[in-house]
Amino acid sequence: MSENQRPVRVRFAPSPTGYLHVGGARTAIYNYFYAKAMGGTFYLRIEDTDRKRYNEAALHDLLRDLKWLGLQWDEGPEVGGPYGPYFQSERLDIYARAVESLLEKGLAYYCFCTEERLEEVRKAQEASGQAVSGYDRKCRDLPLAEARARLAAGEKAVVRFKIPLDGVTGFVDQIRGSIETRNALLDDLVILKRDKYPTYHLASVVDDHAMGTTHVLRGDEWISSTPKHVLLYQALGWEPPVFCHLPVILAAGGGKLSKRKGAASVGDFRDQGYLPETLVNFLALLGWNPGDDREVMSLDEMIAKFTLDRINPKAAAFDEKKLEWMNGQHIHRKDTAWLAQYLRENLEAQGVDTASVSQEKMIGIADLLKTRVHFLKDLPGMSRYFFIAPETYDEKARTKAWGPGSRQTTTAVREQLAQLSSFDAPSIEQAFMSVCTRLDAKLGVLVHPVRLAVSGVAAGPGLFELLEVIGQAEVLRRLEIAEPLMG
RNA sequence: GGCGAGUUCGUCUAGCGGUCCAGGACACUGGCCUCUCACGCCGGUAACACGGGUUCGAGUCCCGUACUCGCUACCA
Repeated sequence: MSENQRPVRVRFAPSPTGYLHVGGARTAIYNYFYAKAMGGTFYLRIEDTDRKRYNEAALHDLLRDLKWLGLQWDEGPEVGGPYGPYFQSERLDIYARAVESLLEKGLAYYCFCTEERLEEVRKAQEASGQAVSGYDRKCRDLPLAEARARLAAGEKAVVRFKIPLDGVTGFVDQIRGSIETRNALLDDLVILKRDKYPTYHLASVVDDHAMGTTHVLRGDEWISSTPKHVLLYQALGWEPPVFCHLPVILAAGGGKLSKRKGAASVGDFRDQGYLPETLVNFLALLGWNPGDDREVMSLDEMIAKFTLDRINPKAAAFDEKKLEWMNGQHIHRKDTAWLAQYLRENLEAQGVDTASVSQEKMIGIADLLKTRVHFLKDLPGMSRYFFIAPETYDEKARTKAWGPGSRQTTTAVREQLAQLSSFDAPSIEQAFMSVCTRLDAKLGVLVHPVRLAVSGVAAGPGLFELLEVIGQAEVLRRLEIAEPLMG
């Protein structure tokens, strides 16, 4: 069966009941990648058929988070499209028609069993240790006319799908191969609930067909029900899409990912300071690899290499250490002007007035610091001393760097620096060197006290570059302030 | 319980019968660079769940066992 002539249409179909989980995010990522890689369409469909669990805020956050990740959908909420509506709650008549046709063909039936009775049946089966559990099909052979009469009389019913009593149903999963199940093991599933809303099984099958879906990439919790879906496609006379079930994402020690174990939702990671490109890159690599050793990649680079057959069927644990490393890598690759802009905006919150600071200086700072942070939000605090003279000097560094003689060498350096007509890193280095020879001292002896005096801390970018960015007058001023403190 | 899926270094993974005494990345660690901290570079420790087959040959194929996860809802 090679009907891959049809343009690829894939979807992300979340249920707006909670926050966008990283597992869901990765499902969205793979769908998005596949659509883009194949020149197809990525649409967003909201599966809001569970009225009890529906959550307006969750829907809002979901759309926000997908956009933040950069996974803009081609069709769906807010943007519309030719296959709408994209909310299942607005497609009830479409499901009703499908149900009606199944009913007419005798492939589905009304079931009047109460939840209490179903519960009893379940209990009885458990007690007898029966192999096959599930609905006992009491209403399966109820004549349609009789059922309709009872409905007309005011009785309530659900609609169940008639699973063939024997035979085998299978499908080919794109990443796992052939999967088969004996029909006898399958339950006559409910397809239309008492409240006239469809269940997931019916709604997803009807919509995936109606919306022209060519490939279904979804979580592997659906593997067990896929044969039921295949049977539904057959009953409705439709060609099933290609299925591809994605493995779950586990917490670091194994087990479910949760807020308690750190973070679980896209929002959590955003709040922690991760870049969207980091999260997409990392999540994509959790269960997929590009076929070479590349790891740090942009969205476009990943799309260019994305294929379904390189998805791994194995569940993967989420390693935050690697995520953090990767975030540093992405910050490193960020455009310096962009980082400078970020700095400017976030420095205000630190009480630093950046209005008078030149763009050139901002870029210089961003350039010096970008290999030194794993999180963007650490940048403003780390750059503080470029704008404001240190109010305190790191205590530990002080005892180490400011020893006997520090004052003398620092003064010598200051006097040398004061004579510079051009205050750039190479000239500054030369100045230091000449003091070194004159005093017969090693460079480190001069550098450490000066660094602490100027920045207040022991670690940071190369001192010459740092001094250049701070500027001659300010450097001299800071040195003068610190010298008396050196003892 | 039944059914299904999965199982390579601590973690993410490469591997699609011989080129694997198993390769890359994170973490850990030794070193280089160097004015410090990062970055970068060079090196090290560390894995084919177990047991049977098939084969001249198995991490790679088959069958069991174990473990993990999922489904077994008028939730998705």
